Amino acid sequence: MVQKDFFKDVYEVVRLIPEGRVTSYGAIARYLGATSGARMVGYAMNAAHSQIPYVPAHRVLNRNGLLTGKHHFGSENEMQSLLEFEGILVEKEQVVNFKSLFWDPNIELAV
DNA sequence: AAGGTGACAGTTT
DNA sequence: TAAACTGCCACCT
Repeated sequence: MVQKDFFKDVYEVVRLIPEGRVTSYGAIARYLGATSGARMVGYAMNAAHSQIPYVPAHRVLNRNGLLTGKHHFGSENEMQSLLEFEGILVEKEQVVNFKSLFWDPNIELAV
């Protein structure tokens, strides 16, 4: 399945996210060439929990910096706790200073 | 087999 | 400026 490679690549990129940094689904999708596949990235995250290598899905947020996927974690607080543990402040389901913490694979991993 | 859903994003009103 | 609509593509019922 080709999609699986896509999923695997998504996980790989997510694991490359440094601690204390966050990124968006769209950024990953674009990095993989699936500009319009942001939703696919989110869907891929759905299976992230089944991945053997830990996938810091909590570092992946939407374009607005909102913890949209918190509900998919064990507990809604879990995602926020993980982020705060890494030094990322979360307020009202949104990452504080998201713009500065934003980690764009297209830039960081580019060339 | 067909229709609906969704861890998003960009554009338009 | 904020809210709403549409586009996208894979998965589920």
